[in-house]
Amino acid sequence: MQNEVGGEIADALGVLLRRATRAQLYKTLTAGMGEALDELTYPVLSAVARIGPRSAADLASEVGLDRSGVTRRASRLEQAGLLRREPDPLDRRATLLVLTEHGERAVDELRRRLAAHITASLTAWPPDEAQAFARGLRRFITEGPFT
Amino acid sequence: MQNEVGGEIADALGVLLRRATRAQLYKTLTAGMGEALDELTYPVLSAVARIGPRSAADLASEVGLDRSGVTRRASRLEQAGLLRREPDPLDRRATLLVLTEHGERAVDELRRRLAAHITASLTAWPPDEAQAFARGLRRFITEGPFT
DNA sequence: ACATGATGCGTGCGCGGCGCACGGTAGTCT
DNA sequence: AGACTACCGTGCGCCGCGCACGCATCATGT
Repeated sequence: MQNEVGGEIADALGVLLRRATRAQLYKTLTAGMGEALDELTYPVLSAVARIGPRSAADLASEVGLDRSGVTRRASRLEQAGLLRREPDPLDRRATLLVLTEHGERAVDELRRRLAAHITASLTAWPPDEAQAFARGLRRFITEGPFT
Repeated sequence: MQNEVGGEIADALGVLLRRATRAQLYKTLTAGMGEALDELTYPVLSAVARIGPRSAADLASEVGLDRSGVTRRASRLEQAGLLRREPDPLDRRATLLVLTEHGERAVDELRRRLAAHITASLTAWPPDEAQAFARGLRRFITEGPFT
């Protein structure tokens, strides 16, 4: 029955969501990268790196948060020199959040560490199966239940 | 390069984790199932349903939380009649968290709704691809980076 | 038997992040 | 020009979390 696939995904996602929010992993992975970069601020930084400079309001929907939350997280990143606020040339009310040079290096480095950490646990997987999983995951993001 | 697979998974997981924590979905899915069952308490209930009666301490590692957090969430579920505390016959210090009849029905119903919601967004997927994704996800849980 | 340390639970406390609402500023439209 | 809308940042109250404490129970050694 096709519906049971949805049930399996629901169960697995439930476990995954809970386990992945344990802050310990970020604690170790961000060693020596400054205090501002943690499991709360990284999604903001990563989103800017992924979709480019945006306003806090636009990022809010992206990271599933209120505008105020994005603003505060961005302020911490700004104070650490990873992010800078830049007035939108098209709309002087808006302020765009832009990665600094330092921020780009930081997000690259942390992404590399995350990738290495994930890859290390996938050594037993056949490469084509791992790629199929990654492809399925990406598709699940774009056209799955969380759009 | 194999490492890029890890990077893709890292990115997709980052997005997924952020989007899935939006409480709106649970708000709609738990309609008419009582106030106690929400995105905070369901992981506890689901874990008990999955691995059977356990102490709060054991569940803590399962849901990635402190023992006190599990205790509080369990108290809400207990007050709603979905869960009951039962003295461990082997160790009278410990109290096991056990699903009530009502709790079993609730977790079944919510799981069914979640599965239906996920399945509905997978209609465009070829069935074998969806099954492969579910299988990969389960494997990713058991032997992935979050063990 | 009994004292002692270890382990279990539940709870009070302080911290911190979140959403909401407000004021201030800048666009927009008539 | 003036009214109306849209956007940002911030103060406020709420709530969940982890930590640490007290109490109860088990395990162990004398």
